[in-house]
Amino acid sequence: MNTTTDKQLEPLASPDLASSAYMVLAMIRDGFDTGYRIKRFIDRAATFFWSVSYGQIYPELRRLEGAGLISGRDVTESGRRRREYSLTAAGREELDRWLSDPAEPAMWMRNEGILRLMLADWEDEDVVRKNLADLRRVTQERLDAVRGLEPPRERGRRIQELGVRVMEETLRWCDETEERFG
Amino acid sequence: MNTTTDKQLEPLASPDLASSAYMVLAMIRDGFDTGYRIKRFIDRAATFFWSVSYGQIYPELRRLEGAGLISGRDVTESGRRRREYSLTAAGREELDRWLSDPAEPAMWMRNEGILRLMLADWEDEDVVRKNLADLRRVTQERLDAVRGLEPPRERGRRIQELGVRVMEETLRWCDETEERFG
DNA sequence: GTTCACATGTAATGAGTTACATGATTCA
DNA sequence: TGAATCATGTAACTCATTACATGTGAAC
Repeated sequence: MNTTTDKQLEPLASPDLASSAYMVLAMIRDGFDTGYRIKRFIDRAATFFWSVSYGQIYPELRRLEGAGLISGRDVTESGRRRREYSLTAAGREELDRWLSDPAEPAMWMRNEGILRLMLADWEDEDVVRKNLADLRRVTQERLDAVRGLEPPRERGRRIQELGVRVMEETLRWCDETEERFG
Repeated sequence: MNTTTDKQLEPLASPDLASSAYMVLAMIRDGFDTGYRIKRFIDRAATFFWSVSYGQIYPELRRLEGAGLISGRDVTESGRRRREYSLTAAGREELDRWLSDPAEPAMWMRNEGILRLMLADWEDEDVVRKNLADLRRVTQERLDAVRGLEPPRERGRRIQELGVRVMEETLRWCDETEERFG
């Protein structure tokens, strides 16, 4: 988004798939091979910049399979069924292409906690304090989730580090801001 | 979002209006009285945690007017027409109610820049460097936009401070991460 | 025996974007 | 005279959520 004019962004070089589809592709590449496992990983590791729901992920897996980018097979192990996917050559290619294409990265953030704080009447200390506490709590929960991971690769550790720092900074800000109401 | 179980969130205490509607209400309360002015302000001040498009804002203004929460009048000044809104008593009440209600603040972030970095193959230095540069650039642009503001109220300054710190932290992370590829 | 973790899926709905269309004024 | 700013608006679309539905196995 351009913040000073109405000029529109360049169109994406490849609007074929949504970015969530590429996320799924990469997760499968990395060994998170069922919908359940992908969601669990994203919820833990990417919670501060990405999210996904089952209502999105299962249809997406079927679509990607239909497009020949992944292939799935049903596995039944001790009574439990799951559908395991693996990346096809075409899927690998499409993922690599997207990762190196020149699209402007979309940053689409909605932090209702911060919004509420911005909209609140700061004369009303109770309201500010309450919303500050809510923002703090949710941020702390996510920080704990991210900290609880032990990412195997350098890549994962760097991303984890970014999340930890950003969320720690947010918590510090919450504490400082609350002190001013002391 | 609960990150370790599938437990669903508590339902919102008041699902009547979307949070963007409350944003609009508060902007009008604060004197940003046309769709254009609201968007411009949000693009500048809230860019790191909120965004809005005209396709959303103009229908929303009409809806809120229809619901009696704001009232609008056409103003023509030196040939240019605009529609100025003001908050009604009912609108003020609804806004205050929302700000003090006990809803879990939704944090719905999609930072495609970070996602790309997480998904990239870090053996491929060119791809990582390119995505790092993109993330850096977009973050820097937003930081500049936020820094360029001179918010009149303590409230605005605090929110600005949060944005500056979070984005500065992100930039530092980008630089450090890039250095490792030196 | 009940809760938690594992596991997959659909239908209805909604929020928000993108693309398009229009037009005046101001400033270089 | 052309670009930027001010200004409003709609239609088509897409992405993603929420709520619902179902079932197994393991642990307490």
